[in-house]
Amino acid sequence: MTDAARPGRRPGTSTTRDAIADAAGRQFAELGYDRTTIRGVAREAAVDPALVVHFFGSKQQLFAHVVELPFDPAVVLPQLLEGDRADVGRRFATFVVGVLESDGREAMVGLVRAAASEPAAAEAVRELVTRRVIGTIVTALGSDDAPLRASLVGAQVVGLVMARHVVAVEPLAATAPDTLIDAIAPTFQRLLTEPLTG
Amino acid sequence: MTDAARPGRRPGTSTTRDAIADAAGRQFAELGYDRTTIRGVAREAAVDPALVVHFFGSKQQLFAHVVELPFDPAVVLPQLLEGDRADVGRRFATFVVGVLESDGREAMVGLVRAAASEPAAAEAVRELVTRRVIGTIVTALGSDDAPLRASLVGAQVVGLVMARHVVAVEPLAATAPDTLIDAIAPTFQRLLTEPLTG
DNA sequence: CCTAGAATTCAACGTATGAGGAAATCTACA
DNA sequence: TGTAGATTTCCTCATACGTTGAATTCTAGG
Repeated sequence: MTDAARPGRRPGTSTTRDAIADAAGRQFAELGYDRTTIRGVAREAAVDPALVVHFFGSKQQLFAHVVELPFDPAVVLPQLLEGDRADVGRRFATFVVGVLESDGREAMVGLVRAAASEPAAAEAVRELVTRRVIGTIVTALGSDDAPLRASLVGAQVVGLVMARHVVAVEPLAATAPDTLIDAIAPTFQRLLTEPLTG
Repeated sequence: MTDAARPGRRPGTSTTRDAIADAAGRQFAELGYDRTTIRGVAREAAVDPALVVHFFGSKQQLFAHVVELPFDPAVVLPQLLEGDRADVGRRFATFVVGVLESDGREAMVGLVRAAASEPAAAEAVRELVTRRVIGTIVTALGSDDAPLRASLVGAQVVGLVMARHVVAVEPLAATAPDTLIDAIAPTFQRLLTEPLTG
């Protein structure tokens, strides 16, 4: 019984702040905004709840600090969009499905879940998507209707995340990645390169 | 001060049960599952919280009892799918956007919001979508890959709801219905009638 | 008219939450 | 070495929640 928690700073360099952020990231992703509690995050980080508040101020600020895309849009999107325009839809689809089949799924699901449950979280997500994702696509596309194209692409991705990983509607949830890529690539291709009206 | 609430049954025929269901519908739609409280529903229905429990048993049962699509899939979907196959994408898009521009928006947003926030709600929604929507489309389509087609259509619709009405990402949220219809009709057309791979 | 049961309220319980203040222990720099 | 500031805990407050049990008033059927 030497592990009784005692007040006061612990010996050594503190990595606690990061531990809290990590735990918060996992929990927001898994549980959404409402069901994630400061106390739960503190428990997972093996820390007193007051410390979470001490570092991040409030639950909302914690969320805002922890919301992140599992990739850097500024790096990834230009790479996807440059190159042969005839293949851009497939490249895009492959990337999206790839993220959802990897460690990135958690973060994506978390974003969507949180955006759906808490107004403040929705605003954080809107800001994130608008500035970093849509903005980047618009720059690369350059056309007049690029913002609409970009947001329709975003809607498609969000729909996938919801249907496949949040609601888990069958058979979509059980569809093989390659089949999925085949099925959605043309949509991205059209949204990114072909005329929108007609 | 004659309106003090007194215990005991009120005179006349009781419509309270419906009032509670209505209030619950509105609140689940507006707030999602977690942020909707039995107490809040009771307040809106001008009723004691215990009465909500008396009628519906628990919050989860209340939700399950109140979840509904703002249209009857068994009536609407066959109508949309029969007729000229060359136009089915546009008919579908027009219908979906129409629902989202009308009173049906509330219910759709509620379904999506709730599905994102509560596991039990997600299951209710999955059940609803699988059996009543996807099932109907599959019957009308008849092909082998109809289930996948139907769930991709569902994903597209959910993505629209999320992006346009829950997160409200611009410019999608501000796009005119007609422009939107033009933009998404080809996606539905392809998902419903054209080859999925290739 | 009587009574079984439905509708309705009140009060309460146990639990959880986000947050603040005060105290304790440590690090880091002068 | 001393001390300002950072890190950490404990205790507490005010709220809110879902749910239960008992009491009260009404309706409906015999």
